[in-house]
Amino acid sequence: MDGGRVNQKRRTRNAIVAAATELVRGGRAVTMPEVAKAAEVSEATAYRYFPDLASLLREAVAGTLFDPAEALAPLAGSTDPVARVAAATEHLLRHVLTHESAVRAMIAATITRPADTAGRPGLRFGLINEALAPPADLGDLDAPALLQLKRDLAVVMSAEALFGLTDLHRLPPEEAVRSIVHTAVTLTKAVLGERPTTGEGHAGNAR
Amino acid sequence: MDGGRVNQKRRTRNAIVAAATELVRGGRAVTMPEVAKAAEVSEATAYRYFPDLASLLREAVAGTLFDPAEALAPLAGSTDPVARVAAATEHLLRHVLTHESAVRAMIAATITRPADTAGRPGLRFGLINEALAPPADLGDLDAPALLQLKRDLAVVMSAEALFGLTDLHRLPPEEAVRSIVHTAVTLTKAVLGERPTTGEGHAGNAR
DNA sequence: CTCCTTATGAGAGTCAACTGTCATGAGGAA
DNA sequence: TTCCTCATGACAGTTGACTCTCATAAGGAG
Repeated sequence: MDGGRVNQKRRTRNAIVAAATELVRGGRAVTMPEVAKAAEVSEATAYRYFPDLASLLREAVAGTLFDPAEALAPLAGSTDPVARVAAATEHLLRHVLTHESAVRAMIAATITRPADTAGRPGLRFGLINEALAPPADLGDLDAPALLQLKRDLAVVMSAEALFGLTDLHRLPPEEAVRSIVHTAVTLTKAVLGERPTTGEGHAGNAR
Repeated sequence: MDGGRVNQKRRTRNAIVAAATELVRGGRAVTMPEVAKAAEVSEATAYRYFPDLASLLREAVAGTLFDPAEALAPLAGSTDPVARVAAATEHLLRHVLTHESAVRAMIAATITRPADTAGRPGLRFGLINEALAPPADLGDLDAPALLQLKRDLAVVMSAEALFGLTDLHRLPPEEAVRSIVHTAVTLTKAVLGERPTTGEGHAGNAR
């Protein structure tokens, strides 16, 4: 597995990931042939390092990833779960927006093969857990209720939710982000027993 | 457009849709070549009637579709928005579950080309509107709040949400459906000003 | 029963995701 | 420096989504 020629392999791998990252950053559609060409590697080799496009994209996007804790740094001191969830949601959605084409490609490559989807969730889970972890004051919320809240948020804090609003409902990106943040806030408040905001936007820390 | 040879065209079209429906019902992966073969039509002809696989699948799935009103028939008299939303959500999710492979194919074919996604939402919108329409007693909910609720639900009442929980969170289908119905209920209650259920399942009309 | 429109079929072509084979040459060990 | 292994490249192949072209024949109009 890691016997000889380690350096060579690491170099090759890095070149592939770097090329993919580059293309992803460019926002253009990313394909294996393109990545291989950009990395000056044969397509076959690319497939030797990554079983499929999705796993390559996953790693490339993960590279430009933020650390959940770091993402919530501005609210490090805040114990308000609602504010934390709002921030985490917005952060996640904007991250998706900046890597839109790559994320779409990942979903496309993943949706038809639910089997090997392992690994993809990381981002989502990390953020949700971070938002509802330690500093946050969850009151007397019991375990099952917390688990349910996390599932509620998992559905809402997602690229799929974002694309659903922009593609199907034809909402402009900003509007979609606002709407989803609002939804996440509503859910969090509801579970924590507070009264939801009825009309306009939420707390208002948006950007 | 509809000049000559109308019968022939209708027959051909029907054959294609019928074949697609048949395959969809079979639950297997549906491809253009397969549909064409099953319909005893050339692939080229299939593409003449449907610009892409997605639109064909859309129509095939729509064929086995339920009428929103009919879906909520059991609750025709009920004015409780929460119960109506719960029923609509469960109905939608089970429908997706029975056409899983076709729905996955539609999403895959649609996600990378947000441009021509027109037409797909129908189902979702119809159900949401039906659940929150006339018979339902929404209290003094104002227009903007209602619009937001619909967007909240649009994110939750979706195939994407379902697959997110089953694929990424690895929840068994039944559990995922239960969770999403719960989320939809929580949102509805929250917006209507009620207190959410904390721990276990919802009303209990599941199944 | 003609004749002309036009729906179809057949087939080639493109592109991308993969898979597999085989020969070569670069790295590392001795 | 030599030698052997194994990463890599070059290629061929498969499948599915589409696109295009061209010849044929089925339908309907007269």
